Amino acid sequence: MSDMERNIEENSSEEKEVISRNFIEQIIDKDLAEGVYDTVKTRFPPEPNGYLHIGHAKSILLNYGLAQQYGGKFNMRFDDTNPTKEKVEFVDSIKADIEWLGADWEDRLFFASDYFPQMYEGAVKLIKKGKAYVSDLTAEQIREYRGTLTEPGKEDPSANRSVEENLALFEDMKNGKFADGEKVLRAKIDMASPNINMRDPVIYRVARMAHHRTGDTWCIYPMYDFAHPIEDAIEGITHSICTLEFEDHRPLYDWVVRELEYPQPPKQIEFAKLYLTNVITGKRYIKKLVEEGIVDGWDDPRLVSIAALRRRGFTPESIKKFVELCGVSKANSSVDYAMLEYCIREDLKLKKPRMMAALDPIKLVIDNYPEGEVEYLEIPNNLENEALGSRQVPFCRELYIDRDDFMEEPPKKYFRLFPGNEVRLMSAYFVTCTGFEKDENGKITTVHCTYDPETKQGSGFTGRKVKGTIHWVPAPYAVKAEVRLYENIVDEEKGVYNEDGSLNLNPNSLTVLKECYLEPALKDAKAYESFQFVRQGFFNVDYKDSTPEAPVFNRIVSLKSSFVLPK
RNA sequence: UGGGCUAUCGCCAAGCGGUAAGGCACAGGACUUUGACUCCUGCAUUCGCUGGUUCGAAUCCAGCUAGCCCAGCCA
Repeated sequence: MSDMERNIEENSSEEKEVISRNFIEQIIDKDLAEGVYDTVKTRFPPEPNGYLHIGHAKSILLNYGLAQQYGGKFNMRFDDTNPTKEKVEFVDSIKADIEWLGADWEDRLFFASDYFPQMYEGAVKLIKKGKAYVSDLTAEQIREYRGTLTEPGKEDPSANRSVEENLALFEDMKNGKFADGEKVLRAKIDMASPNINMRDPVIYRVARMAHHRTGDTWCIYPMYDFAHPIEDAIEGITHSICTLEFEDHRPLYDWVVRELEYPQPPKQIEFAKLYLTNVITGKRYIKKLVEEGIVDGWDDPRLVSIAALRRRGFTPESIKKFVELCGVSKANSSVDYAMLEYCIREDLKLKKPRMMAALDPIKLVIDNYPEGEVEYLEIPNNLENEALGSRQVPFCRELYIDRDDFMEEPPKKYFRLFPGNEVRLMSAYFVTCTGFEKDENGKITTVHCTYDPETKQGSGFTGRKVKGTIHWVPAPYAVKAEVRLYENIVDEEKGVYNEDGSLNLNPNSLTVLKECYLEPALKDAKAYESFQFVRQGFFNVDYKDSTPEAPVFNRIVSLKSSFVLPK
């Protein structure tokens, strides 16, 4: 091998990314290679019975991503087969959330309820094949006849009705001749199956209730196990991706598409749900928190509904990145919340202006700076991204700094402001602490200092260095704002649940700072607009509570910090 | 105690018989007008356990163990 060849080989192997495909991609690759399917069609099929959360985002982005990646199609479909639980309110919020996430279903928005006629025909076909029968058993009897996990079930007394009788009875069901629960249609499979789902599952029930889309057209509704494979088959879905708890249903899914003789049956694939540490996703718990006023609705920034994440300031990009980082597998797992924080910092880092804000302000007076004088300093919005431009920030005698940045008696390695110490006021001047004032309670109110005019930013001053750089806000121009800091609503280390099963809430999940001072450029920030507050984190304008007169900012995530105040 | 599934670093996760990728977290160090960012460095002699097959096993076989799911006319 010549040197050149060796170089080429080294370069190419260097550049060759190690692409590891998840198990679903491997299945799809194989299906495509073997000609099982010649295209990829996926779907996201939520029931409109609640709000979407971060876990759903994984499924949405997985399905959408796969369709994109393989040049296929992604369908949006509401699995609205049970009118007792569904509301239009939820179809609207779900659509909005998915759009926000960026999963584009183009013109393919479907409703399972649109397929009710085909499903009815499917049921008739099953009856005609002798594969379904109308049962007289009550719900309780059906449960008894089903057997248990360890004992087989017993044959339904109605199992051997004639096709004609079943047909007539099923039509009667459809025509409203029976009360809710009086009759059901059952698939005739195997009452002794070790898989309970195969013990003559109910596939149609009577429910006299107006459906949010079909109204009173139907009084019988198909069950999930019967409806879902039909929905997938009608839409030409190739890979029907769902979560692990449906693994046991796959034989039934396959049974339905086989008995109904769909030419290119879809394939169900199950993956593990996404769980996140230190969050609450259970509907019952969130409902309770909302009712008790502990959280401010389903989009409280401490929650992880898509709406809450959006309100808090997470971006679709950060969630996409997060989901990709988590990966896809069949192992139940719980992803560290720190991973989500990493993703949002990563996304915002270069995109957002870096501003100054004193969240717990104390006054800093520069005694040798002329009273009444103001100079405007041009400060770049993001040193790592010039495209973000710069802004003018007034500098004057009285400023606000953060309480954390001054200590009367500093411990070792504290290199912020303390009597006698010199620090840099970010983008401005070096300043030396000369004294401080306390109120009657011993609380620091004002810090005094002198500045060195020679050290102005951009002056090229190299005479000496300082170890600390602190941020500041010009007092007369400061924008007063409320800032809300969040911590996880529960702490897994301390246990998510109490002994009585209630949530062990983190009492510090919300901190409201009423008197924060922001630099003037933040005055006109609009709802959802986000910024880095230098040294503190990323913040956005709360769309619900913020007003131009009384702005409210949410902390999206803090910056990492290796600084710990020694005790 | 029936059936289904899963087990690789603190947390995710590659690996598919040829001798343990990567990310997050963490710990050191360099740089620094954010104690941030960035950049280096470190971080599984071992893959739930025990045997077996093989020149060679996280990968194959057998037997255990642990966890999750299933007995809605919910999805």
